[in-house]
This record gives sequence, structure tokens and C-alpha cells, in this order.
Amino acid sequence: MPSERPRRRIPEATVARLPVYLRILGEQADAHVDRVSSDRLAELAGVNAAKVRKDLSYLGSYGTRGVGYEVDYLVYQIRRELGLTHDWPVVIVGAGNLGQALAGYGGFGDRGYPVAGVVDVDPAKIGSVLGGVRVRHIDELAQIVQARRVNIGVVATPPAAAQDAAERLVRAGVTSILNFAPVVLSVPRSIEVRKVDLAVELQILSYHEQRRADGNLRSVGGTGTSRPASA
Amino acid sequence: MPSERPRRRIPEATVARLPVYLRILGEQADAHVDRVSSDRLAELAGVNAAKVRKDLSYLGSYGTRGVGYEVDYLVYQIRRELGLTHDWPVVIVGAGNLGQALAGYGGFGDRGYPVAGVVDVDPAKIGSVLGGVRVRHIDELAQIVQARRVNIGVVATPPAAAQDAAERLVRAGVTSILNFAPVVLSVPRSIEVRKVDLAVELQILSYHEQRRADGNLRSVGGTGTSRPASA
DNA sequence: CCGGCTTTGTGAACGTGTGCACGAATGCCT
DNA sequence: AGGCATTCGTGCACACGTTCACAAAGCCGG
Repeated sequence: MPSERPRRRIPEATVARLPVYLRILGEQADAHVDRVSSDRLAELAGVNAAKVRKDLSYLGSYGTRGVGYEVDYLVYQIRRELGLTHDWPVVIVGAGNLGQALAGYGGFGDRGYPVAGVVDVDPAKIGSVLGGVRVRHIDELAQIVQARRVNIGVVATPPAAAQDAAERLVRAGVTSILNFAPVVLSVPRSIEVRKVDLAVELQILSYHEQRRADGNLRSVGGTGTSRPASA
Repeated sequence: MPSERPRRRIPEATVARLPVYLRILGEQADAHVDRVSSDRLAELAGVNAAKVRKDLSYLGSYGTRGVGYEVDYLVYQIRRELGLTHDWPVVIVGAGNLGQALAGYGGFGDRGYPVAGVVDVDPAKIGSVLGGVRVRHIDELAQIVQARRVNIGVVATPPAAAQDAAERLVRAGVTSILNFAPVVLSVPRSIEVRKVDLAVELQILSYHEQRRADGNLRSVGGTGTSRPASA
């Protein structure tokens, strides 16, 4: 058993793919498949086989030449690298539509990210219960973060409140933020921020659709009685 | 008035930033700011100024040296490039929690992506009304797509149903898909797919938290039951 | 025990994205 | 009108990411 220390510095692009491999490997394990080749894994993940091998090689040499990778062992190694050997409680700021949906969504705690708390500024929302958690006032944020040792905060506020929410999270001791507000958060460099923005995704898609249209039917060259939708 | 044809192929990385610039510029316009420099825009977008200039240069030469960019004009150019001069109706497959949330979420149609339809397989869900749209049976998908000229489909089904949903969307004529299911969709290369996956985002964050913990308290050489220190 | 088959791990080439640094263009002030 | 300060546009070098191609390493059949 080669229990090497996983040497470091995994490229970001690889880190972003590891969760995908992990999910696929989990499915394979459920299907009682005990070995996969990089080729097979690549096919299932929709990427290149060489990329799979290179990605996995950052974890260490856990494959067997001529055979492939043992599913269970690989699952274990990826989970370890992603820090999934224990739970990471999260705190949600904002109990509006999105915050409610997130807290209510079961597959949050199920997957190792239990909701340690939901906070809001609106007194009307405080006290209501979301996904088994009572909504508390945002002033209690620091207390929750410290008591439950929360490292990850979720910003689910309206855009105008997002920056303040982020600052409160940072002050409370959170070091990673998942931001759902369509706002660029300004936080210390040491804080890790990821953004989920529906509007951005749709606009990227419509860009491609637009190109498609431009290319195909160039006859319709309308400079356009353009109908701007309210940004 | 340099009304050039938008020539060239814009790099994906740039396309992904244009929506961010666009939102910021919109805010500036609302605040009656009529000119911005690349420096200012970079600050607001949280990126490098040279990157802003290079990104904008792909749209054409729309700045004025020594002065900056005219906000309104830039907004217009970005909107044009992103295909936001007209609406892009979307169809949502899956009327579960997520589908309901998406359809009910106002800022969908408001931003140029009206919900042309919501479909599901479950007879129990059909007929209910979400965000002003009646849920219809998935067999009506093709009809909706053609009648409303839908190019963008949203997959909001459980994982097991996602691939089928994608195939139906493609068959119905949709050419771009926004996928919320934690599944790698297999579709023709010509179809544009974007994925939004909460679990992946959280796992990327916990990876970084994990590293932080590993680095800080190296004394706990353990198998990973280490409790992360909140930095 | 050897030769052939399979599949990993990785060096090297290539492509994409980033950031610096500077020339070029423009407005403003004297 | 000329000089100065400002800011864009972009060539260039470097970093990062992807893909190819192949030697190394392991399994299996005879």
C-alpha cells in the first residue's frame, strides 16, 4: 500500500474536475464496478483520457499499468484530497427565496455540508424554520461561526446587501465564500470566493446563439430596432 | 460613428467576463456616470486593467485615449455582442423544487430570458402554474420549442432524468443547454452546454479549506480527522 | 519464464490566457 | 499653438492548461 503524502499544488483546473470524477466513481462503485481505466473514466466525464491520467497523477501514483484504477481506493484518495473526510458546516446569509431554497434543499447536509445556520436582517424572517434550522438575526453570525467552527459562508442576499454580508462573514472568521449574488465581492486576498451567477451563464449561452445566428443567416443584418431588456 | 461589423472570434474567457462588465456599466449608467476608464472598470470588476482593455478591444476600438469609455455606448456594444438586443425565451425541463424556483424567480424574464414553458413527466405536476406559466407534459416540448422559437433549454430534473431531458431538448431543436443536474450530459458537439453544480463549487471550496488546514497545523499528521482551524 | 498486450505516468509540443510595458492618440492648460 | 498629462490599444513574454506520444510497468497465456 503506497501511502504517500499527496504532494502538493494541484492546478485549479484539476481541482474543478476532481468532484466530477468523484461523482462518477461513486456511481461506478454503486454499480459494483471495481476498476476503471482512464479511458473509461474520460468517456464518462466527457474529457480526454490523458487529462484524466494527468489529473489523477497529481494525487499520487494510484493506478496500475495494464489494469487501471481501483474504484474504491481512488474514491478514498479524491475524497481525502478534497477534504471530504469530514463535514464542513456552512452558514447561509439571506433567508429570501434563494436562501430558503438552499436551506430546504436536502442534498446539502447529505453531501457533507450541513447548514449550521441561516441568518437575515429582516425581523419578519427571523424565527421561521428552514430545513430544520431556525433563521436567526445576522448579528448572531459570529457566534454561530465560532460555535460551529464554520469555514464556508454562502451569500444568498439581494445584490445590494451582498458586500456587507461578505464582510460580516469574513469578520466572523469564515475563509471561503460561495456567492450567489450578481455582485463582485471585495474581500481580502486570502479569502476564497466562488460565484454562481445564473445571468452570466445565460448571457454566455446567448452569445453563442447570437454567433450562430449571425453566421447562418447573414441576410438579416438588422442593426436593429433592438429591444433591450432591462439589465 | 464606427459601426463596424463585429469581426473576430472572442476568447471564451473574455465572453465570460463581458456579462460582468455589462452589469457594472449598467450600475454606472444608473448612477449617471457617463464615462469610465479601464482602470476604474477593472477595479469594479475585480480584474486587471490591461485585461479590461484587451477584452473590450475584441469588440472594436470603442474607447477614447486619454478619456476612457463612454458608458452608454459600451453598454450598447456589449449587449449587441452578447446577443441581448432581443429576448431569448427559455424552456425549463423539470418542475421539481429547482424548476419551480427558477420559474418563479422573477429576474429571469426581466433580464431577457422569458420562460416560454415548463415541462415535466409527472402527471401530478402538470397543470400547476409556476411564475405565470402552466406546467405542461414533456411530450409537448417540441411543440413549445418550435412555436416560441426557443433556443435555450434548462435542465432542472433529478440526475437520473437529466440525460433524457437533454436528448429531448436537442431533438426538439434547442441548441444551448443550461444544466443544473449533477451529471455530465452527452450531446452533439454542436450543442453548447453550461453547467451549474452546487456540489462541485462546495467541494472546490472545501479543497482549499483542507489545504489551509493541512498547512497551518501540520502537527496533526492524521488520516484526516483533523479539525480545521478557522484562520 | 518469455513475449505480447494493455494501460499508466509523464516529457514535450502546442494552444490559450494573463500582465507588463510602451507607443499612439486625445484632451486640457498655458 | 505647443507641451503635458492621461488613457487606450497591443506586441511580447510568461504562466497555465491541454493533448500527443511513448517508454515503463504490470498482467496473461503458452
